[in-house]
Amino acid sequence: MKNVTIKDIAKMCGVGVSTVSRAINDNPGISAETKEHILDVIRENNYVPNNSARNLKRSETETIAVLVKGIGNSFFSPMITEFEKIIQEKKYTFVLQRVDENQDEIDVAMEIEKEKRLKGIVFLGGYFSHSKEKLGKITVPFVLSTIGMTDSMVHREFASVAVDDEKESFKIVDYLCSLGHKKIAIFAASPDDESIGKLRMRGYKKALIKNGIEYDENLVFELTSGNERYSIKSGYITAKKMLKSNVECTAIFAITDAIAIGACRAIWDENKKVPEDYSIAGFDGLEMTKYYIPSFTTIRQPVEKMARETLRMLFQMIDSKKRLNENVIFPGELIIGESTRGI
Amino acid sequence: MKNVTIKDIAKMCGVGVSTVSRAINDNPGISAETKEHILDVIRENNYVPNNSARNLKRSETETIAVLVKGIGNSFFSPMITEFEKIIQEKKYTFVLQRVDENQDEIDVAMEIEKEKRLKGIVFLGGYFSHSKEKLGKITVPFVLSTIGMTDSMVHREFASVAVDDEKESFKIVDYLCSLGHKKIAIFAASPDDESIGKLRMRGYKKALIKNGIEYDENLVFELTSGNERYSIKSGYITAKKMLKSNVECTAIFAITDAIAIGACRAIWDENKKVPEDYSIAGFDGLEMTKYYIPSFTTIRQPVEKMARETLRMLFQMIDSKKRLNENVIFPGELIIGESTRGI
DNA sequence: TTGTAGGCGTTATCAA
DNA sequence: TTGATAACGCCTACAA
Repeated sequence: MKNVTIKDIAKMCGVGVSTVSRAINDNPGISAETKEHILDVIRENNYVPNNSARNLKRSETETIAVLVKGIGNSFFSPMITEFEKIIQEKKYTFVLQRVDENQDEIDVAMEIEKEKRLKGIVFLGGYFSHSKEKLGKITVPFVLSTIGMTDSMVHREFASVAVDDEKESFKIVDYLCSLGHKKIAIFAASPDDESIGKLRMRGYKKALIKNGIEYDENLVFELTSGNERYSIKSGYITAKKMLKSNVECTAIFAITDAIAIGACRAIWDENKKVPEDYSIAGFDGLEMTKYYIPSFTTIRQPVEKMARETLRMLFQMIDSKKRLNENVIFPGELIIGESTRGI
Repeated sequence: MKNVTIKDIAKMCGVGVSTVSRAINDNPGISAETKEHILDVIRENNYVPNNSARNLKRSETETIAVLVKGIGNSFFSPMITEFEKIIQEKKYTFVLQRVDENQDEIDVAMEIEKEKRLKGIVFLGGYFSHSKEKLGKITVPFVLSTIGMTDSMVHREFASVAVDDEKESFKIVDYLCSLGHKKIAIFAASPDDESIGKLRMRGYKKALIKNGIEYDENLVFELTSGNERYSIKSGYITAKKMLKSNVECTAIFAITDAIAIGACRAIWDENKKVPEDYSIAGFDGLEMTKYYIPSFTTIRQPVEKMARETLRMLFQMIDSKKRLNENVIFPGELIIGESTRGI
């Protein structure tokens, strides 16, 4: 069965293609009568306009794409929901585009930008290590949202929204210190990890210094490598490793909530308790952390607010047709849960 | 800055467009020399072929789309991961397409089918209540995966993969009975919910009957309505409601793991314990349920296997160019966790 | 080995 | 109010 096209419909209705086009797109200059007839025929024949052809022809469409690296990450879920809501309110079309772990997000962006005639792009998550030059190849407005950036790669000339990973992890480790903990382990990414892993590690170190605690390499536990390094399982494995090592410590800073959850379970499985034997602090503020038993002490990233701000900036750029180079930093919220205690 | 097209590149290189096309697509019939030169020029000018134009021209592409309703649902994450892996192994392109809560998945399918010249479609999740007629409008092979279907809507003429929701929930409720529970509450969707909610409720009733327990409406707690009805929060709220109601019961069947988690926390917050005061059973087998404290008794759906089978069927249809009307039902695995106990 | 030209399915312009 | 027709950017016979 051949795909039915606008031409077929035109023929069947005994009209020209442009008339059919008018009917489809609610364009003026067509009598109600013919329009209705055409629409009927369209329905009968299951005609669906081909978007590729449309996009090809149209010079601009009101659509915004959100590119996500690691779409399974539940941290992004509420952000995506918020993005969708706002974009739809603005009568724009929302396109969610997954980016493969081994794909370059900028390449994907350039492709989809042309394909869909985008008005704007949001880069969500991932660890941006792209040169300004490469980012500059993107011709529509875009915002980097929730993307960990070390100073060396802060993109002052590009719009971005994030929390200060270093400062926030400083905050939570400092909190652990204030509870009297001196031996604080950290579950962190490998040293060559150029992203949030690095930043959160830095905050950890700074907090130790501020509290007069010496940095001890034996308290640094490296997560499993690979894409799953920030997962629950990774936390579980790492905690087991720690427990086997017999290193003495009273608190653990897991650089991600998921890791914290895995760690908590591992500790439980070894007949130890949180927070009695180990205090655990996470990072991100996943919804889950409120419901876990014990609930977690963590840094909650204001995801909805961040999503809103991301789009505010993006739409401002779209409307004003000007580049923006704001780097908006949101404060994280220290949530005190049941997973930590004073000693 | 005008978008650079294949023509521009051709002009810049002093060659024809077909030569450029050959260079881009690794087509034969082009000297290594010119090819290299062209590729250089392309790189210098950030030329990216327009996919809309490509799709328009191509009559077929090796791509498969997975349509997901409720993409935030972590139940789908491992399935999607598996889909991606297999599709890439087959050298196909994988497209993940979100379907809005208020969007009709078949409409979306028909659009994207034309737009991308798909080879096949996977419908993932959601609650299919579409007429055979409407499904028949889709012209490429497709498989319904993990889609709850009551008998009235079993699509015998379409390929599908799922667990038997009714049977599996029977299994787990029967297990609760075998532990000695007589008063088993269920946290279920509203009675008009035409999907897994209904099916899992049926299994619950059957298990009661088998065990000579009378069905008691007072033990049925309706979840919050709306899209979030199967969420953690919904479980939390419903459990609170139950606890306030002072209804007597010793076990709870939450029709979803997420609901079970919320319920567990609510019980904890009311100074009761799981499983001492209430046994709780979930459904789905989310990764989380292994790490929660207590770990959950649940029905694990073999998500990876189901994903593989889904694609096996799909590729078989693609390769043989024949419709398939297998309805493959996978058994769920009763996982016995710490959230239930005998009385 | 390379170039020209036609067409993929739309939309938009211009006449009628 | 309508209908031809020229793009949109690319691929692919077919010709050279």
